[in-house]
Amino acid sequence: MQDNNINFREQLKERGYKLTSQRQAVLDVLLDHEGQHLSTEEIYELVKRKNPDIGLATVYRTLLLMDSMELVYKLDFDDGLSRYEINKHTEDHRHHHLICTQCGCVAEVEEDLLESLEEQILRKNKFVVKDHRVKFYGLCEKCFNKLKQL
Amino acid sequence: MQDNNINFREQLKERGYKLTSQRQAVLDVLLDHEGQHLSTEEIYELVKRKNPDIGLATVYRTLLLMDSMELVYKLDFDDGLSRYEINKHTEDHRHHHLICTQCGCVAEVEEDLLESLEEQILRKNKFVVKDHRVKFYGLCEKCFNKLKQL
DNA sequence: ATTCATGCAAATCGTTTGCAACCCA
DNA sequence: TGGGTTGCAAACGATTTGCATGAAT
Repeated sequence: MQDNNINFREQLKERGYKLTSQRQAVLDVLLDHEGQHLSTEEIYELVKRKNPDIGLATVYRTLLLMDSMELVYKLDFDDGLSRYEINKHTEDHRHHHLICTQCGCVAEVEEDLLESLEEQILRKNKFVVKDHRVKFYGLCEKCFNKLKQL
Repeated sequence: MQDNNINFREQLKERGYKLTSQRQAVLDVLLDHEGQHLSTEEIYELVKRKNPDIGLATVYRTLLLMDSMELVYKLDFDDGLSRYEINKHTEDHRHHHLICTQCGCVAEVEEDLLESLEEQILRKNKFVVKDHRVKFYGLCEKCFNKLKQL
């Protein structure tokens, strides 16, 4: 976490940007809620607890900036909201999402068996894959059992 | 295509809906542009050529209806627009998209090697996968070559 | 001191909705 | 005939933007 802060300040400087208390506050919230998929509004509400005077626009701008710096991942679970999570770029370890079409809950899968697919794509399509996003739609255990009973 | 029309009428009837000239017109446009990823606005413009009096709201409503009937696939290429293509539900043959982060062009991959992954997910996560969406981000051949020269 | 960042409110833009007129079954 | 459907315009909601003020280097 300390690491992450130092990186943040340096990465900002590299691009000619400044480290403000607002940007720090947004980063802190994201770090404190790792593994969650917070919407912009939720992040805004959380930041306001310690930083009541922050504006929603600033949160939007900060998240946009962090996305361009690949410091966060922007997620889309088809509910009309943009969601974010910190990107601990461990390069070789992606996770994908299981979205229940019944209750809307979202779980994560840690597997990543797409490397071989990416090689195939390079060969056949001459397309260099840098990243991928996978969403699985289906039924979580609860909803599956509930539907079975009917 | 004739098949598709008949199906459309029947599927609508099953749900208590009517086949209107507007709905037919939207379907026609989608059939005439198979393989393309038309945005709602683009579909609207195309439909207007033969059906100048149609309203944008009707196109939105029709697309929403067709999506719920699984007659179309809703696509999202992160450009802020909803895009659609007809869903020829051949069940066992999905395609995924290659999105160039440089020029924004979109190509398709026909492979589908995710079946084994889905089985693993069922076992480990107790999540029944019904569908999945995969997006690959990277560089198309043109952009890759262009960047190499720099 | 300079330059970037902020907060606020207004503007944008894709999409949805209320409603009276309309048309398919 | 009657209930779904349409077109229009207004409403919406998430996100962006203009601008004067404020803060970081």
